[in-house]
Amino acid sequence: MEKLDQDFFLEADVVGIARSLLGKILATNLGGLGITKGRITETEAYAGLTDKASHAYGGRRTKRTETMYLAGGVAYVYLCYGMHHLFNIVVGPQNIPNAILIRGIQQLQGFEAMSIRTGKQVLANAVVSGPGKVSKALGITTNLDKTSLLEDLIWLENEPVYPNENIVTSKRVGIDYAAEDALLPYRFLLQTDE
DNA sequence: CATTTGATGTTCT
DNA sequence: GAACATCAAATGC
Repeated sequence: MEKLDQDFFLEADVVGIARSLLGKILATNLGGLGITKGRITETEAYAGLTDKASHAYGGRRTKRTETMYLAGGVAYVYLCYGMHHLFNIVVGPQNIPNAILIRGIQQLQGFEAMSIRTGKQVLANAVVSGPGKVSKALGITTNLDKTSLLEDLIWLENEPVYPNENIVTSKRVGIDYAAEDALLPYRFLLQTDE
């Protein structure tokens, strides 16, 4: 296997990276439950400075969003609605608060660990759709905020980029408050064969 | 079957 | 005090 290196995350083109992340492997080794892996099937780009849907819109800087200003290649994990840990990948150069939310994966490895974490039976190759469920299955919590993706707790493995015909672009969901920015085609999903 | 609602913490007004 | 990048369970047709 070949880990993605930091150069991949330093591009300024968030939307482009969100597109190329589809099909890559997200792996974690947490909580003593062994390695869990999933193929990324759904992403959303958040272009910090210009995007009303982003926590860091207009350069807003808080203790929470601080992570987004780091150079690309670290995890940004935050708590949503008080109970869901959402996993994002910080991209772009330092001080540019760009990030990509992982919304869905296809589970490839570590089904037992995922079953324990979610409290439910996990079927081989099942697709997990929903950012809250992704981090739950992989055991991601806010402890991992600011963790480098180049080490052995959590990392990404390179895979060939998918052909365009297998990729669907769409507007993002759950962010109606962002007005016109909610309509931007910043959401990418992999067409899995049904 | 579609729609509403409860859990719950961090941040911003 | 309100709002929020959510999910699952309960309620209403």
